[in-house]
Amino acid sequence: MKVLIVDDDALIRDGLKILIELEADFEVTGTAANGQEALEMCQKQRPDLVLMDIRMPVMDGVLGTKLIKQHFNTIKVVILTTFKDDDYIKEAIRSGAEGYILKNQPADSIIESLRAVGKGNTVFQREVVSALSTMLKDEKKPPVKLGLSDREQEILGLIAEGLSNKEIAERIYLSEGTIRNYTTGLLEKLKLRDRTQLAIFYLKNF
Amino acid sequence: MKVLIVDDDALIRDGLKILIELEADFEVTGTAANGQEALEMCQKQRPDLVLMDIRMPVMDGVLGTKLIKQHFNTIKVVILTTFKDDDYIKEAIRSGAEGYILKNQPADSIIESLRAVGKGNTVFQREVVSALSTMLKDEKKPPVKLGLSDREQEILGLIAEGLSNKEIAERIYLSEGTIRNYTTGLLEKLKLRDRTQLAIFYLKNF
DNA sequence: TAATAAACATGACATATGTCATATGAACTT
DNA sequence: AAGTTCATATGACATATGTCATGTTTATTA
Repeated sequence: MKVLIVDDDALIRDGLKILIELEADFEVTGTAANGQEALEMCQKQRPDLVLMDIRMPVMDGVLGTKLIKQHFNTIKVVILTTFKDDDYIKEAIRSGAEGYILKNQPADSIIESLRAVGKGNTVFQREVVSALSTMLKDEKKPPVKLGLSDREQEILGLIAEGLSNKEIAERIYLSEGTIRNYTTGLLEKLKLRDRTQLAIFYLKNF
Repeated sequence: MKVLIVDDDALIRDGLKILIELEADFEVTGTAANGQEALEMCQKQRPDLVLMDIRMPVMDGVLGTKLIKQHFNTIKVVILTTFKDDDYIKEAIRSGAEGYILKNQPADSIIESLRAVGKGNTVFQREVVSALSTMLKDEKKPPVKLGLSDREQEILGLIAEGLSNKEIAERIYLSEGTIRNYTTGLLEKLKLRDRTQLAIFYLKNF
C-alpha cells in the first residue's frame, strides 16, 4: 500500500516514514509539510492512503482532506493528530476522512489502523469515539403520534417560529379567531398552558 | 486473540468461525446465539473480543454489549450486522462497542477490522460513518456574548422553561411587575417581540 | 457629599392571548 | 334525507403580556 505522509514537523515525518517502511506491505511514496503540498503530491504519486496531520501552516489538514477527497476519491485519508478536539473530529468526519487517530499510541496500533482503512473501513481511536458519542443528536423521538391534525401541526409549527396569531392567520389565510381556536385545541391536546410552552414543546420534540 | 461469535443464525456462526480460524493469530473460543448466552460465555471463556450480531431473540446485541462492557470492561465488542440503521449505530456507540461493521464486506476486511480493534482502536464501516456524520449535533455557537446581566440571563432561562411572569416572580422572589420590566428589557436587547420568541431564541442559541 | 447608576417596585394602560358558546357550510355516514 | 363530523368563523369575555413613566433603596463614583 502506497502511503503519503503529511506533517509540518520534519521529525515526525521521518519517524513515521521509517516506522511504516518496516512493514512489508507498505511503501511511503513521499512526504509533505502541509495540505497544499499534499494535494500536489497526490496528483503525482497517486498514493493509496494519506496520513494527515491537522494543524499545519499554509493549508490545514481538514481542508487538505476535503480537497484530496474531491479530486481523488479513491485515496483514503487518515487523520493522525495530537488533538482530540471535538471540532476537529466533527470536521474531519464531514470532510470524509477514513480515520482519526491520535499520536499517543504505539506504532503497531497505528499500522493496524492503516491496514483496516486499506480494507475499506474507518478507524477511530476509542477516546475519539467517546468524544463523538456525546455529540450525537438526542433522540428525535420518532413521530410522537399525538393525534394532531395537519392544520394543528402546521399551526404548531408556526407558533414555534415565533409568529403571533394574527401573523399566522395572514400567512395561511384563516381568521385570527380561528387561529385562536386552534391554539386552544393544541393546548388542550398537549396539556400545556400557553403558546410559549407550545413553542418549547415543538422545539424539543420535533 | 480469543474471539467469541454471537449470532442467532447457526450458518453465520459456523461460517465466521471457519473464516476466523484460518488466521493464525485468532482463536474462536465459542459461539452464542444471543446476548444472554454471550454474557455467560464471556464469564467462562474470557475472550478478548466479541463479534456481536444486533437483532437476536432473548437478548439483542445492544443490550448484550452494554452488559458485557459493564461486567468485563477489557473485552472488546464489535457489532457485525446487516443493518446500518441510525438508531442501532447510535445505540451501539453509546453501549461502548469498539466497532460497527456490516456483513456485506469481504472476509479479509473484517479480519483487519478485528485486528485494529485488538490494537485498541475503533472501527466503523464507511457507510456507517456517513450515517453518523448526519447525526452530529449542529454547532452550539459558543456563548454568544450578548451583554445580558445575570438576572436577565436567569429570567430568559425561566421564560424558556415556559414559566409565566407570575411564576417567575414567585420562583426568584421578585414582583411580577419587575419580571415584566426585565422581559421588556430582554425584548429590547434581543430585538424580539414577545416571550415566545425569547423562548425560541434561547432554545436555539444556548 | 452630591451625583449617578443598578436593582427592584408600582400603577396605568394598550394589546395579545386564551376560553367559550354558538354558527355555517361542506363532506361523509346511515 | 336526516344526522354527524369537520374546518372555519364570530363575538364576548377574562387574563396575561408588554410598555412606560415614575419612585425607592443601595451601592458606587466623581
